[in-house]
Amino acid sequence: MNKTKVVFNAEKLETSCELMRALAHPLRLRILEFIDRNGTINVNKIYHSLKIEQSITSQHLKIMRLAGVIDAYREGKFVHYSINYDVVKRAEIAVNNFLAKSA
Amino acid sequence: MNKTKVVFNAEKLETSCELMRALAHPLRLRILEFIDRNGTINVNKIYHSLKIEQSITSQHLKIMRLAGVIDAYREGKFVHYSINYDVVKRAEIAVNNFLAKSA
DNA sequence: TTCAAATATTAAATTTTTTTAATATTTAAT
DNA sequence: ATTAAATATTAAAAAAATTTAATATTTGAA
Repeated sequence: MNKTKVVFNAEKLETSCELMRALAHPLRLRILEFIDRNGTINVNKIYHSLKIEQSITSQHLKIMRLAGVIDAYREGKFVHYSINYDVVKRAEIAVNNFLAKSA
Repeated sequence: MNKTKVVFNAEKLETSCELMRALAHPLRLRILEFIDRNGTINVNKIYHSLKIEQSITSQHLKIMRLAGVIDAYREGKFVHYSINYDVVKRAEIAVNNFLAKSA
């Protein structure tokens, strides 16, 4: 019931959209939550714990990595993933841009 | 670099996901922004201003209405849409749940 | 070096989402 | 009553996302 008068240029909109899309999938949210819970964790632990296919896990991790939502680094045979909270923060801000001071 | 220890149950995750999906589309974001800008507006104005098909507009409006992101009321031949900021707020909180105090 | 474990990539199959295009509904005016 | 404007619904077509299943890459260990 309260106007926002958001200034939301095309670029920002694109970025917001891409970020949200990278998050808006049930499996990805589960993976993300799991990583969040564990701080830093490797792919094996992720897909064993969540009981999802290795390949699927890898593919979803890639989508989120490309969106910048998670970071990865290799240590020997293992690749460790962690959340890039700065970028998740940006997703939040994107949504926030639609918000009134109300509610 | 900062753990969150979010408590994020399955239900919340489902809800968050659905909300984000309802937002994560370029056209829907454009429509949403336009409604936000105008406070309350009818379908005609939306699709004429944004130069999108009437049918497409209607369908995207429906998706957002079902997700609760926007509200509608009819006044004669016109249907007026407005943003449900409370629900958008919930989308923001959903994303926020992944956030550390960092950043 | 060969082998196996961990992860990534790929292509095809499947599923879901989106668009197109046509038709239906609702309401106000004639 | 008919008609026209505003919006919604629907079904089929098209496009995009996801899964499956197989293969490739990387690395450490035997």
